[in-house]
Amino acid sequence: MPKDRAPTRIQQKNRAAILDAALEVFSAQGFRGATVDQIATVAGLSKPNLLYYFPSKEAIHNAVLSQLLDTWLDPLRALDPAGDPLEEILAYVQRKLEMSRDYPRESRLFANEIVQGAPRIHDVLSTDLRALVDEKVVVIKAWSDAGRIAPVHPYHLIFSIWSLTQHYADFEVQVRAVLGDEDPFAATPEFMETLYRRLLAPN
Amino acid sequence: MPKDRAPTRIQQKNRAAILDAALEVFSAQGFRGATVDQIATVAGLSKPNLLYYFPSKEAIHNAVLSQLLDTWLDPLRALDPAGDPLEEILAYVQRKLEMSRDYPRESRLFANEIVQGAPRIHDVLSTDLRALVDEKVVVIKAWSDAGRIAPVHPYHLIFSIWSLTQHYADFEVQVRAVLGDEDPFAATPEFMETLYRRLLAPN
DNA sequence: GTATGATTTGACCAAACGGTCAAACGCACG
DNA sequence: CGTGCGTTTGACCGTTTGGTCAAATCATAC
Repeated sequence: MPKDRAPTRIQQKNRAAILDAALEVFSAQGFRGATVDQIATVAGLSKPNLLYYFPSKEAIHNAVLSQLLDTWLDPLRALDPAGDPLEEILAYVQRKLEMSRDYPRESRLFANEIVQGAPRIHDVLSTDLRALVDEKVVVIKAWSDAGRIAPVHPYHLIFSIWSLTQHYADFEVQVRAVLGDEDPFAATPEFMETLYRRLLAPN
Repeated sequence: MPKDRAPTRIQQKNRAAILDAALEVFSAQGFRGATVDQIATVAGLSKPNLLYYFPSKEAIHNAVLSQLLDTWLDPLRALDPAGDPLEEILAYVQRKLEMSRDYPRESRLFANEIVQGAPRIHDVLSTDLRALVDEKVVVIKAWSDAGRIAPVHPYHLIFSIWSLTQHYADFEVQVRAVLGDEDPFAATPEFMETLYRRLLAPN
């Protein structure tokens, strides 16, 4: 490993290639299912060369995961307490749906990790994630109490958004197997909007 | 391996113990993450002894999976075209929710398999599962066309039921991390009923 | 151009893994 | 109570895997 000076161009390029390859392989095979050789091959490097940039398989996994965690929660962070309640929630749903469509590997990486008990990110879930959700739950509850959206359990509302949107990335093969040729994302945005409009419309 | 006579009591007991142990380990670690030794230990057997009952790790996995596939689709099969539309769908949702609560290992086993591309059950998905869904979609569309439930995309309705209910099993650690001490299944049935009543109520 | 540090690699290692096998053990039945 | 078949296991094998290392190669600054 080089000194901790400013990274060279080669370092930048190779580290980026490794992280992308790791995302590809880990999301498709899970942590234990992935091999360092696979990641190295996808990244266009030899195995010892890859291990020159990251000290271990677990270090690569950690790097991919922590790089992702931030951006993954951005759509929820953007929920604006000052905005129109229904439109804010609908916009959040659409943002999450776009992420499932445009970044399915990232979604599946998390899915793999969480289905298997989140051994490596459990801490982040019960601290950062929980704090963020708690914060937004207060906002939603205020909207609900004020009658600006229909009364609804705010935690389960958020869970429903996560599960509905990520389903199209995490269970993509199943969705495709059932839909056949039809594009899984063709009718989905409209379905989501209908669902949440009917669920949340005041009165 | 013994002859293909009627299985002895020892065979029955050990095969059942192996299948249960395999469900435990595969659902928590995935196929590649699980080891034959782990399964043997959980089943209370030695590794060679386990391999006396099943020829390979993959054979165990297949056995667990195919034993499960049938019962897993029972809730959808039970959707009765002659019943009251809204009540039928609500009952289906509750059945699926009960399965997530009572058989989370089974749910996570499928989740693991499908997230990783369903390499071992892809055929069943695009034949048996697809046929069953197609059949029920016709029923739902008829209800919808007759105005007995609100108009809704029937495929996405079914996907939504799958994802919402299985979320509480597959992503249990995340749900628990966010909810803290609160029982994940306490408010869930009511949330589901509210959601689908508002989505599907006619007019 | 050459010295210096960054980068790359072939060869290698120890542990873990799926699976085999012959021998030992145990249980039921005559 | 002994014989035969079902059952169990310790020892073992070949392969895969994560990781190491010394030597070779490359890039760059002087």
